[in-house]
Amino acid sequence: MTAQRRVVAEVLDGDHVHLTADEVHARAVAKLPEISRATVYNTLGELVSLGEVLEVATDKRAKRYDPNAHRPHHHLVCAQCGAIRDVHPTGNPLADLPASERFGFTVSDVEVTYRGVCPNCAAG
Amino acid sequence: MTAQRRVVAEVLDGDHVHLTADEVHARAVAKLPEISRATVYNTLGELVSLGEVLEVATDKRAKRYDPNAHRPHHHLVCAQCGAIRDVHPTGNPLADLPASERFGFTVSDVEVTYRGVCPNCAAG
DNA sequence: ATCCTACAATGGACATTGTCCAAGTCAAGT
DNA sequence: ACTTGACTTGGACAATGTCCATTGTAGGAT
Repeated sequence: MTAQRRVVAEVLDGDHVHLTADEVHARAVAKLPEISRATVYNTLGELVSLGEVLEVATDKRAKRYDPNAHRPHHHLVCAQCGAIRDVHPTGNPLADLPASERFGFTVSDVEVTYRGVCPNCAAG
Repeated sequence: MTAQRRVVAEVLDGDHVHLTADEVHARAVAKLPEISRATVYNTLGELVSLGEVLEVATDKRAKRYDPNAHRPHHHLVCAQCGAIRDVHPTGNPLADLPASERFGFTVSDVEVTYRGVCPNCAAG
């Protein structure tokens, strides 16, 4: 555990953050000015491999990193401002995919993204 | 409707294709060599605005364009080779998000991505 | 037929996001 | 002190996407 990795871990340690790699880098630089982009990418990649952090694709432009990897959850995204909330729908979407719709795949995971408009944007 | 736009529409006209913008461009060039990347991007953007084509984020590296916009469906993606199938799960995921999990959002849409391994990759 | 005008297409520059690599740094063990 | 190995660094590069000034074109007006 080096200073660089500790800083990246700290940045992701807030609750319910969903940052892009560049945002992580920006915040890391604030704490440790000489940290390089490559190190941030490397560290994020390792955290993902270790299962400590999830990559989510709610944003079509850049990967986001979700530190809340240990409790399954899905995402609710504001179509206007991009705000992201963790949500816990009832039911099990995996059970909703009948064998006839699996085309021989071994299905192991499901990712649900709800889209809408957040109260803030609706008010504005 | 210009020759360029017709070509882009033709490329997307196959069934169950999920191409990246660059793949669309490559196929368009095969039919109309002088078409430019910018035109392909512009035309795809217009088709998305018109609701004729959907952007899907199954791939974290590039947007994919799904011409099957008129019948709701979700996606099943092979984690190894990236193959994509359209699927139609039973149930209504929107109904599975209780009001207490909506945080005041006006939820209008839901996108479900199943991930697994396709028969081809499982065999290899 | 010619000209005008509006719009589309072009190509290239640029921006963003992500990956890779050679060299430098640092700490631990010998 | 030397060696070794892992980590970091900075920069080059690649992939994807956007922007803009210029060029081309189609249709209507004269």
